[in-house]
Amino acid sequence: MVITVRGDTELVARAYPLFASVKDDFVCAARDLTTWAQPEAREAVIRRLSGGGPPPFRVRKLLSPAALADEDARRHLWEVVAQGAEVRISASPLPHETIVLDRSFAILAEVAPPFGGPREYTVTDTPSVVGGVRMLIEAAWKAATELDAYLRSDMPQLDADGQAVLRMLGGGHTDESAARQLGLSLRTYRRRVADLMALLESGSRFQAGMRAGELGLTG
Amino acid sequence: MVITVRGDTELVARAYPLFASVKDDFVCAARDLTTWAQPEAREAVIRRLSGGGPPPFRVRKLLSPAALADEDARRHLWEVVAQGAEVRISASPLPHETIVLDRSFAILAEVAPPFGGPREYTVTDTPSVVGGVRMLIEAAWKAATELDAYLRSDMPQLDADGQAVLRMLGGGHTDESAARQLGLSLRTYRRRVADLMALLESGSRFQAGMRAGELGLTG
DNA sequence: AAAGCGGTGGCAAGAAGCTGCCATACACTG
DNA sequence: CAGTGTATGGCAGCTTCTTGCCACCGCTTT
Repeated sequence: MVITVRGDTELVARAYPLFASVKDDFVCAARDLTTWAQPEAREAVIRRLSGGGPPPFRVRKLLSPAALADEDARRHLWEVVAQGAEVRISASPLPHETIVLDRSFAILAEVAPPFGGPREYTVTDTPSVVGGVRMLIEAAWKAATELDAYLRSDMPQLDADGQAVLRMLGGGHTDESAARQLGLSLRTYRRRVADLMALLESGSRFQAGMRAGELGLTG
Repeated sequence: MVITVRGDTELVARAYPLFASVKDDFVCAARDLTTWAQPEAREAVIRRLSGGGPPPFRVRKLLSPAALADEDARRHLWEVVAQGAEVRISASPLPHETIVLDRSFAILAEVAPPFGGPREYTVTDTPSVVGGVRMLIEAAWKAATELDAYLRSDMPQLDADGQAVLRMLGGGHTDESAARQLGLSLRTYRRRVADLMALLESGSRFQAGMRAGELGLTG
């Protein structure tokens, strides 16, 4: 069974019974929480969680760092967590929304259009698809960071410049070659390196590299 | 379009033209390389890679550590890499085989039965499915480890000296202070550092630090 | 004993990296 | 427009690192 629907309204109409039927596992991967702004669908899950006590099934949300962009989003996430859901942040952008219900159904969405036009969803119970998607979400989940750990770790997030510098440093280039490749003057490149080292609270390049490696900052 | 086939033979019959049509990206996630033992399908890709020169498109394989179990498998992997494919190892088990061709098609398999009976494959070009699966593979890919880094990570255990040097470097000391604390001459200390860098195949201290950090060598 | 070998340490020249100072450029503000 | 703040790039001098060369020591082999 594979069905394709356009727009959230139609999806809700089709998928509502599925949401209501979740027995032990609800997992979703998405860029942020702006989708599902229509409360109907989420309610089906939320309501079953808010009965107090431990949630009757496991709810997991895998999100990209973009989900933490504004204050509202963070507050919302904390509510979700307070209701018993697990939230992790993945380093990947996760532009497509993906949902797996138990081991029974998968819902895959197209990339959300910038101004919230209707998008296409595919709902399926094909075992190989559900299994494959579930497996991939598990893999991404395993590698992602718990929300509180993510927020607690003062993980220096690097802008594009910082990442480029990091890439050069990690590539073993001399400052001169790196600066040339980045189109910067030697002086400026070294300033960037110094900034990076300050960010990593390091007193030597080796130490900075070690920190970067430990933090998984591959650039 | 969503089709379901049973058994590798039928899959090959159906999917061969797809494999032959790959333009710029072939990515697959699987537990190991025992699947596709039937050479027909792989050949379609392999042959197009072995023409010498840079591969005409990107080939990526995301595998679980089980793929490195025996010597044959490792040798095979090195061949694949030599032919221009990228191979990464994920910490997750990846029981379902999953393949994405360009941004056009996705192939998802059921879990391989223990003794190689026929299994069910789903082939689709539905954009939301292909996009979603691709996104998830990208996420898992990003979090996985490069094959050579993974194999190198059984790093030759550093002896006490090496660990001490690493501790000094990681502590941000200058060579002079480090050598003094270790009771070594400056010359010898620097020799040790050079040895360590050679071991880490690094061309700069930063790079060495990064490798050390990635490999979790805290000294 | 003599020769060979691996590890050590001193020395020095050169490369690489670090940083203060200054001049310039551009955006923003009053 | 003048003033302020921020980012850039050149320059210079300093520190740190890198490496080759040589001498020495202790050990084993011949």
